[in-house]
Amino acid sequence: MKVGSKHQSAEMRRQQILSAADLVLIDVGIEDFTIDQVAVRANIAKGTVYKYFKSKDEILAELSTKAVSLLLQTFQQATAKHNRSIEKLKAICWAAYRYYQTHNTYHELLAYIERPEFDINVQGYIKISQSIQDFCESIVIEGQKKGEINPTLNPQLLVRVIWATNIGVIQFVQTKQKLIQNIHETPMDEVINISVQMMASGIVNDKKD
Amino acid sequence: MKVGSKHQSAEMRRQQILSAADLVLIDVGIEDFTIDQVAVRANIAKGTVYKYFKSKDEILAELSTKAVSLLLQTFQQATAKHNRSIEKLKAICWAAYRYYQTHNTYHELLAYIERPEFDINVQGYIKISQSIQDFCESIVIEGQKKGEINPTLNPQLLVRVIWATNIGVIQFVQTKQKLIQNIHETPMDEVINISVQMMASGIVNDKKD
Amino acid sequence: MKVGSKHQSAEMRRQQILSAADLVLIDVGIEDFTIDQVAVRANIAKGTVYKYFKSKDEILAELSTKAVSLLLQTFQQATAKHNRSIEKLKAICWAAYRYYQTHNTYHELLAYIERPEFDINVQGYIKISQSIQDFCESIVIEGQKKGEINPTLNPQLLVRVIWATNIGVIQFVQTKQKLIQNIHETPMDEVINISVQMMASGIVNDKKD
Amino acid sequence: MKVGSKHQSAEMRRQQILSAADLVLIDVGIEDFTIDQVAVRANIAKGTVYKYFKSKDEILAELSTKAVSLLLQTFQQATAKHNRSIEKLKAICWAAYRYYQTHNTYHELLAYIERPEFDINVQGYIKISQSIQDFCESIVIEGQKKGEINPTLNPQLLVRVIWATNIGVIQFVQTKQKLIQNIHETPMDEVINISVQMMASGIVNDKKD
DNA sequence: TATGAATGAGTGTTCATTCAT
DNA sequence: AATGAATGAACACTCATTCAT
Repeated sequence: MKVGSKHQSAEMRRQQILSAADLVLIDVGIEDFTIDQVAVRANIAKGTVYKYFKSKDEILAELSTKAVSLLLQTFQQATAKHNRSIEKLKAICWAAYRYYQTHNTYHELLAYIERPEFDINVQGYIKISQSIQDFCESIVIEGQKKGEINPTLNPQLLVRVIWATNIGVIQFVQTKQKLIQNIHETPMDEVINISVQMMASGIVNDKKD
Repeated sequence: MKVGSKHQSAEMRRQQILSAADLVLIDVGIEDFTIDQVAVRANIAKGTVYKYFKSKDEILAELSTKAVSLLLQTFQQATAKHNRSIEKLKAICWAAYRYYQTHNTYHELLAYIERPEFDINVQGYIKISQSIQDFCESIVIEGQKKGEINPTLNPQLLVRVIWATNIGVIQFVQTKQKLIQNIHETPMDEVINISVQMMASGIVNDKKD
Repeated sequence: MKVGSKHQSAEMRRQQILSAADLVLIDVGIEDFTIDQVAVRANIAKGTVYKYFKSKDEILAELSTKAVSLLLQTFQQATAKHNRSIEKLKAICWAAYRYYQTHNTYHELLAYIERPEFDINVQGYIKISQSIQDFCESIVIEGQKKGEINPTLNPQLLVRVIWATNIGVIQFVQTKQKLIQNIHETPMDEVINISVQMMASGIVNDKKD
Repeated sequence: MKVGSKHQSAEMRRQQILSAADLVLIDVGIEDFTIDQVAVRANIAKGTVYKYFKSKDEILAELSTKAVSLLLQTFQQATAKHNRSIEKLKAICWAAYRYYQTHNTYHELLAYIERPEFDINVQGYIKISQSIQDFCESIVIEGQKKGEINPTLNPQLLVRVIWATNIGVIQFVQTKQKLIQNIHETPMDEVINISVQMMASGIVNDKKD
């Protein structure tokens, strides 16, 4: 029988459970994520979890919203230090890299909740995802206005490509590390670096007036 | 009691099981992949499966080797028609895109076996992956020799970046389609196209002598 | 924290809980009857329920007492309009039919508490059931005195038979409706009617002096 | 780990499980009927149960089919010894009484599978139920032809009334025994007897030609 | 006295793996 | 070698009951 720690505020309990869920996700990944483990890590009974969340999937949905919120925040902070749009975009790529180094199971989480079978409402997640897209687009548009970025490129499309490219590289770096032979001879930061440089050189406005 | 196909050579049995497993994977995906279904499709008893494979994960590991082998093959065919190195690399990117469109459950498979918890030896998979890397590297090196590709780039690193970028874009296209708002306004082939162009322009040797 | 209705007398609280339980039972049936819902409907805390009732089953037991009390009341009203004993008995049968049409979850309740595993004391229920039996018996005895009912019949036994027959027919009508083929060709009221007629003709005193 | 008793025929295992389920049902009733208990009683693992039955409800459906089959059989045997239709009907009533004395939880079972939420196919059960109805109707029709039964009565309706009446009386006798005060002063067989007599006198053809 | 957060045993169901035949 | 019946741990989720406040 568990004792103590009663009479926390409901919101704190939710956060406590969410934190435990976060740890479990990091530990074992989505595939082996179980409510039992969440309860154990939160040091509460399994039933208690269900007092605060309707289902396992609801926890996961909420976790994903937190994840992308944090990512957006990270992007905002990372870009604040820069003035030039291209530098801002570079900073975003590096921020994403560092973010997923710390929170690498979030990839699985996002893939999980984006599956068609997942029927929990993920409006929160979608909304923040859209905010990230908008945030990046606004940087591109600003850069085009200031003549820093090639104005013939479609901002929306461009952001999608940058985003996809960057995520792809990050995932590659993370998952292939243990598999590819001679991997230690490949400095992973350098892979990111090249990728970022490539992106930058691909979008720069080389027709200065 | 099953009849017929008894007393095949051990290797043939393995292949028979693997083929069945492949069909099951294509049919139902990783999540619902079960040994029961493999046995049914292979028309053998479940116990027999375990005579040839230690575990479900071992089957999956071997399947992944088949998957990357097929990918390598696809790359070889796709590049055969081209002479210029950059065109070959472009062809590889498009071939990968088409490959994953046709075999999209292989993404799941690869993600599954690449998870840290997956403790089966995947030397076969790693070896072929390495072959793919080598194959791509040889194209880059050849291109540098012929003056088509910027010679200052490290071939190994470059291939990793191209590969990562490409896979990332493909995954993005496949998984994000259903979620992101306004996605139908984004022509997915165009995302790939931009990505490929970017890659090409990033590596071309613009300092012709 | 709930406010208002505090510091009621213990008896009032019991009734308040019982009323809530009644509503829950009518709403969702025995199968889905939960203490949670009772507490919500009573607008009190779940723990409070347990201050007034030892267990869920005790609530159900008391509810059954209320149920049969209402049934007795219904019988008393239904018979008041009639003078002849046989008409009174007929009226009782029809009243029971209508009662269970309106309160059909009470059938489930009674079945539940009458199960052998049910180990709560149901003296209240038994007592009212006995009152119903007595009430019916008195009608029979009166009818025999007035020469309307065959005097050779044992009143207690007769009432049991009438009662059982009637309940049986009602249950049949209620539960079989959805299953039995051609059921729509069987007018259910007619089944009740025949049963009532049979009963009446079986007990009438046809040896008038 | 359980051992032994392998390699029974599949049909025998099904029957073994069904028998165990039958015992569990008799022991604890529908409400507390669990697969765990079935497995324990059958002395097999829980998973084994699911090799032979898709779900708990499928077991229950099959049990119900067995139950009504046995009932039909009982009726056929009970009527064989009699020539006169009314005697046959009486015999059916008594047979039902004896049947439910032995298998008294079948009432719950039948009520359970007849609930609208029950979505397993119960065609087997419905078919046998219909056979019972047909069997009884044919006796009535034959009796009317031979002039033993009042020919103005609708056979289908009449059978329903007899059936409902009889089941009602039986249920009453079974469930009320432990509740009703002075019940031991009421010979239960006598209740059945009166009921049967009433039925018989209600349908006899008293206008002999 | 009243609260309601917390509990945890218990449900039906799945499936990788074992092992007697 | 091949079988496939049997296993049982694991899972998500429920709810009557308890007890610190």
